[in-house]
Amino acid sequence: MARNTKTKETVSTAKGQVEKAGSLNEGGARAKRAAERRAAILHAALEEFAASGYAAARLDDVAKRAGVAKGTIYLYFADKETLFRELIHMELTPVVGVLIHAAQTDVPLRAFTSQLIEVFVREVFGTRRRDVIRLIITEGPRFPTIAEFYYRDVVGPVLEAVRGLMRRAIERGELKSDVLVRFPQLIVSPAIVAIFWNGLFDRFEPLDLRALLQAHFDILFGDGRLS
Amino acid sequence: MARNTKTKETVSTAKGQVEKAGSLNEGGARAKRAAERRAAILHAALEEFAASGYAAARLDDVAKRAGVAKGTIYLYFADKETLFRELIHMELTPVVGVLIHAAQTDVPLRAFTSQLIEVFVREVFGTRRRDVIRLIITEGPRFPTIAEFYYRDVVGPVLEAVRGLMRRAIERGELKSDVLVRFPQLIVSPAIVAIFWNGLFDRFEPLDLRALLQAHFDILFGDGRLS
Amino acid sequence: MARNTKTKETVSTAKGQVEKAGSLNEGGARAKRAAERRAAILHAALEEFAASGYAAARLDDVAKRAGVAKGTIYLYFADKETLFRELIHMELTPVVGVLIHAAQTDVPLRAFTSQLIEVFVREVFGTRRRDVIRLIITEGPRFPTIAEFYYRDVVGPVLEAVRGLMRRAIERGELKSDVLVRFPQLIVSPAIVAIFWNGLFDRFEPLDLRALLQAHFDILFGDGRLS
Amino acid sequence: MARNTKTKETVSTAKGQVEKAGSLNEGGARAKRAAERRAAILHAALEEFAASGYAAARLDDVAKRAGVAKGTIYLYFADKETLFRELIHMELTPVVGVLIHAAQTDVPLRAFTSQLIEVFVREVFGTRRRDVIRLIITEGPRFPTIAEFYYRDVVGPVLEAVRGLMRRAIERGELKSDVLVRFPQLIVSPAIVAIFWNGLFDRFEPLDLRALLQAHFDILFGDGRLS
DNA sequence: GATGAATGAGGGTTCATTCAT
DNA sequence: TATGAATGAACCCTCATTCAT
Repeated sequence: MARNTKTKETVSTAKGQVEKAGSLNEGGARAKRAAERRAAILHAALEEFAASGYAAARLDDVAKRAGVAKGTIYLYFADKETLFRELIHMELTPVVGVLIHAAQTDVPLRAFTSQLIEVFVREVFGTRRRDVIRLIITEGPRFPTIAEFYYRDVVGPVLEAVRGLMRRAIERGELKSDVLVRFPQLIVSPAIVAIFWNGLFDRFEPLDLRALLQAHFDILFGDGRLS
Repeated sequence: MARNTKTKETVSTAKGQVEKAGSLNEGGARAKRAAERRAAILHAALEEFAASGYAAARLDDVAKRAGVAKGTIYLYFADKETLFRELIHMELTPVVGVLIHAAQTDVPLRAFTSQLIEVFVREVFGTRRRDVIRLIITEGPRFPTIAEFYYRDVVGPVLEAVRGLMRRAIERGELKSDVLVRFPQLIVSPAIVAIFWNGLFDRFEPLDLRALLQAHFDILFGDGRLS
Repeated sequence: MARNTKTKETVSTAKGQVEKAGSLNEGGARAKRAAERRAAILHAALEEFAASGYAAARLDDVAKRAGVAKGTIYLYFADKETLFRELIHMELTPVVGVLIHAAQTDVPLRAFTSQLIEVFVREVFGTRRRDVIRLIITEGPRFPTIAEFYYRDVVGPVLEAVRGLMRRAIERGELKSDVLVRFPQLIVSPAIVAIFWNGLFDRFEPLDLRALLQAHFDILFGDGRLS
Repeated sequence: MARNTKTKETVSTAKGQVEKAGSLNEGGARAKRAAERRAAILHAALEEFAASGYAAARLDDVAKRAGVAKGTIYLYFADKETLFRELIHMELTPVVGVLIHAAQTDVPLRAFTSQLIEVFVREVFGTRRRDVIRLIITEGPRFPTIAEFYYRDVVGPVLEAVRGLMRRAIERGELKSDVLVRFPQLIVSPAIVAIFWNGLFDRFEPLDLRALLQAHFDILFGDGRLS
């Protein structure tokens, strides 16, 4: 935060997406180029923020990595904080729909989970989304609007969808307890922990993510009991 | 990080704890006062680091909060990074022994867990230790030696002790599967998630920590099955 | 010195002198402006260093005197020490060639000296070079590379050239003794002393530099004997 | 100078030399101890100032080297600048009388010089006095009162004595020219240069001080001519 | 007197942000 | 629109000086 204590809360409308009416062709080309630059900056910013944290990341490095001049960043984003917030937005918005849609399935849980693991490993863990999640969790407390947006638009809806999933599983007789309706966090916590384990302890004790999640879902939805 | 890239790794011997032989009374009083100051600075530092993160925390604020002048910090700690590292050390070292000792119990798991929950809620969640854990997880990737220390001296030994606990539970016939020996992370992940939930989403959806953990242990060690 | 103990020894390539290919006019204008700024900073730095000494000179004052912001200095020089070293380099490099070339003359010594006096008075004593020399001598012991550079690239070559001059004078029969070949320092020491006298005692007892040097060379090369 | 811009000009009366009337014996012991401490501090200060220059020298190091606490320095000297000024005083005052007395000799110059060389080498060059002279010359411009004291009480009288020496040599017929009466600086400049050469270039090209001075006096007072 | 912990002004350096080109 | 030089507010750290013990 340092000198950004004022917390500008409005998310600036993505400048590069507003197409000024120009000559048709050139306008299109410009808009395209602008969108590419925007994307390049966001991409670079994610890597820098993920590597150094929000406060220690330098816009100089973001610019360098994005292949633009430092000033150019300010053509697309009002300031460092806005860049950060838009970054989170951009990365998460498309995912939410998919997640919720996925949670509306009526497939038996045990068939569903193996697919879920695969999707998580491929679409989250192996991608920039893992960094986004880490950033939200680590920087969230200093960015109230991010936490709020994240809860309202992501965590809340997803948990609700998961609760629906659990409820339907109960109705189908697949689950006997409503504990996962009350604490859907229990379903995802190993995934969260795995995300952090990775950057901290993997070099000391690697974690087999797929096996971990499989074991976890076996415990939750498996037919054998632990005890 | 900024100018702290060089990573000075030695943990300075706690100045305030070394009592130079002086006149008995005065020497003791001085040493006591020094220890108090040291503690006040560490305390203040924890709060500032927890609130702002390492990079954004200002030693000026630490000093103000500790009720000392800025320069005084440097009488006790070589620099910002050393202050941070000693903070982590100091808070964790005494806990580890307790945890490992606790894990050597031979009490039935279900009797043990309720006690475990209580200890965690009171001795970790309700204390500065929660902030320390959060700091390690959020800043650890930028402080390799902290991550290393934390793994070698805390996480590793504790997980090992937990594995032992699980093995003995299996031998006693309390557990049928060795999955928790292979993935002891599964036992603690809800607690980790709860720590982060607290700072991020509690104002939107409060989490009943005790109930969450109880539900979690019920799933792991309870006699009823979820499915 | 304080925190500059590490002695970064590389002399950064003069930023303002590297012209990136740009549009011809603008590129030239930019480069010119940069070179001017660089020069202004070096100029201001020399005055501040000369007035206060390296350690006590404040970059704040250098910036103010140069008419730039404090941060601007760091666009042109890596740090205070580098600024200092480049200052020395810049001022001396062009002079050496001239000196050595001058020493290769075959003019009779007595005709040469009057010219030498004039050049020294005008080109050294009356200019910033006097301050540079003073700085090298006063700060040199704390900046080993400056002393080394100064010896290798300035003092050594110049003394060698002077020795050559003396040798040729001996061959021509102008000098009978080789004492000035063995101790060329004797030729320049009054000039050195005059440089320091100036800043210290001139207000109490002004020194007529020209007359001093003339008297000195009369003693060395004159046909009358003192005793 | 840094924060010592105010230039306190009064030389504090040496505190340790003022004997407070106490019990006779103890008072004497105390006074002696005090004088020793004062001397130790001055000694240490000279070494630190000589090594780092006035501005960069740290009183902490002076105290450490003197074997006293930092605060103790302030019992004997008002502040850093006073310490520095008293240092210069103390070292020079005793020398001046000797020099002037020596210059009142009526011995033939050539017999005198060999003795002079010996004294300079032993009593100045090989001692802390060399550092004092270097300090005066390098720091003098920033300490007007030091330069003034040095001129009034040392340089001026000594030069005057030297002039007298030269005049008498002329009267005795040993010297034909009055050039050394007009420019007595010419007599000492090689010694000054040798002092600086030592710290700067000795590792590249050692200078045989005795031989240098002998050659110098041979030129000035020898019976052979250079040309 | 002597100590050395404590102070806090100040300096070097960084970096988000601006603006002339 | 894009650039990157320039700005200057902060921040970490140092060190002369003070003061309670």
